[in-house]
Amino acid sequence: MNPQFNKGILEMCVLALLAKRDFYGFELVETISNYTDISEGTIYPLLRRLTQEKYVETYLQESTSGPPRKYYRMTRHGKKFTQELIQDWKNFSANVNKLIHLEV
Amino acid sequence: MNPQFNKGILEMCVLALLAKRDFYGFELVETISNYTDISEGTIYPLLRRLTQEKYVETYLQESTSGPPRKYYRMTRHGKKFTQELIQDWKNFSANVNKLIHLEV
DNA sequence: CACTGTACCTTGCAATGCAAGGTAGTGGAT
DNA sequence: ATCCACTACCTTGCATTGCAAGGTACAGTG
Repeated sequence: MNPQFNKGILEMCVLALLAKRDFYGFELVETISNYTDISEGTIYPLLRRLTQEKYVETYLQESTSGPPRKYYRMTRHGKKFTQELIQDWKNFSANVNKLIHLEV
Repeated sequence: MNPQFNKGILEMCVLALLAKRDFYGFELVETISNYTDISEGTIYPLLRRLTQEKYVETYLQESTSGPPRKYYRMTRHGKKFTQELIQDWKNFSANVNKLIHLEV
């Protein structure tokens, strides 16, 4: 897979999942990696940025299988942004597909 | 539109067009900009890279409406690469759409 | 002869992702 | 008891890509 495809789209993937329920960082990596490549070195800085931009907020929760998990919960602001981002993605990918199949 | 979406995908757009017929740089900008944002500052360095990687080769042609045009012609190597890239894009975008609509 | 449109190009910056590393907690195997 | 594997968090430095802003040059029009 072209690693450059991920650029900018991973943010949307993370937000799209967090719009459905709370996740902790490691869980996001595991879930997303079933669909596209992602590494921990990508997700943690991304989550920090999303927190700074107030799209999500965090809380800690104990775990029986390791250190405490940092969960991410989406804000109302984040939900709105996510919906716009997904709409942009749909438009974008539709346009790219048109361009690829263009008769020139 | 999220400008990050373009990352890596503009390369595929350029190659997909050049797989159909020869284009000159400025013409590529005009054509692609009907479907997604692109600037000249993006296309010329990209075309240089594609030339260095032997996906395309160039030839000059006089024009009656300005300076000579530099046309880009795809190599066999480039055609093969383009087909793979388009297949990768289809897989990638399908997976992203699955992820977005995932029930979690 | 200035102006507009065409067409080429470069430089410096910003954004994003990744590999490679590090830190800690839990529980099982030796 | 000690080591290992797994979970889970994190940071640093690098590479890639795109863009804005600028520059150069040719042709036709006023």
